[in-house]
Amino acid sequence: MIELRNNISNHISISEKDMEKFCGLFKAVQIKKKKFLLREGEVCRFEGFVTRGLFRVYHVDQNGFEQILYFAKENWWITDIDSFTNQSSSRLFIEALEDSEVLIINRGDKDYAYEHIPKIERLFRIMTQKTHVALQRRMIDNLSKNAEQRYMEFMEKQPQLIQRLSNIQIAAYLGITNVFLSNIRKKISLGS
Amino acid sequence: MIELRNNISNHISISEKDMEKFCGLFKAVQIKKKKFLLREGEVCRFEGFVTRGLFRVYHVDQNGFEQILYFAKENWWITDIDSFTNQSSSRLFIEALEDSEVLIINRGDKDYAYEHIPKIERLFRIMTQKTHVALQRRMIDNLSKNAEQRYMEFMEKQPQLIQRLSNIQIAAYLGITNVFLSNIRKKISLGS
DNA sequence: CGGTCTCTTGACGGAGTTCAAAGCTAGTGG
DNA sequence: CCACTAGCTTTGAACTCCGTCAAGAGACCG
Repeated sequence: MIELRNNISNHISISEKDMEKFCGLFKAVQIKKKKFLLREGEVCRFEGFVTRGLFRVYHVDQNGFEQILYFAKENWWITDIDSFTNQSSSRLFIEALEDSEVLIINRGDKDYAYEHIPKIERLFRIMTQKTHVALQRRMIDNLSKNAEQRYMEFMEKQPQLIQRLSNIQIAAYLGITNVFLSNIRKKISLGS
Repeated sequence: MIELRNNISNHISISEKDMEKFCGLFKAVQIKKKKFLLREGEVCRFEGFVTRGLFRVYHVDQNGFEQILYFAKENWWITDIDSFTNQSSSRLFIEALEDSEVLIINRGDKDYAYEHIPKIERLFRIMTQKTHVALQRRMIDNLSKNAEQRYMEFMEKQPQLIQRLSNIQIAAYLGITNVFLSNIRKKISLGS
């Protein structure tokens, strides 16, 4: 629970009482590797904070290809914000890539927090802003850079994360095939 | 001002008093076609609500190519959320594509609203969520669909907006060259 | 061991780009 | 109201990036 408290403190200032009240709404859940927190078609009824392990959030298109929106490792938040806020059926899968633990808050308790702890409204406004900024930057990168540049930058920014991922996962995140990623890796290794 | 009030009412319930207080913080600004609301390198000191006209929000990459993040027409909000919230120097341009009018609120007044009108915190949490969901959907589309599919869907979803845009702007939004867009248009017209 | 999953490699194909040239449109000034 | 210009759109040919298909070599796990 201490990780959750630290994460919240990093975003807003909040009284110990409110912190206690909010964190009390979470429950720890253990998820084994290859198990799903959410599948396409389900309604996402939770918002989660990862304390151990690693997840991938992805979409499967009409041809069966997987696009990874993001990875969530320790101290990352995880949900399908679209399905969670609209209680609509999800277009995403959330799968554990390692044995993991997540602190979960359900929809009703989060609404309760919004109503009774004003600071929580601010917390999620700020977090959503930051998430949005990150996605906006990634959108620009995807439009303006080729696969090799995106791979190099991913390696620079997330070197420790890459070591926990298979090339198949990395390729799905970069928006290319694992075959082409293999070509890129060869080219880079020859070039150095 | 009535458009702004309607837009806010669509997102949250708010007392007439708070509505009055918040809307009073905005000022109307006229912007001529081809003029900029924001340039790369500047700090974005405003958040705006378009009441007339049309804008494009775009990034220029190291090769000089423009990627359009989104268009903002009447009743759309417009800002560089990254630069505005962090008061960091912007990587984006915001340019009027038509003679336009925008209701502007500056950073200080928005912070004032966050502190003194709790509902405003919720308003922007909800709006940021919706914006984020829209970008997430576009990200998936960009990864999973080819240019022709993206163009067809853009035409279906925004037929009235497309008529106000040059093919150069449409291509920059779709992430292709205007030359290739021209090929797509020819192919579609032959196919029908 | 045996089976499944991952990574690599090569040949080929297609989506999208680059460069250059020509026609087209629309605004602007005389 | 016409002429001029600047920007927009189209077209064609060569080229690049990345995907597809197929096969083989490791690596991991029961």
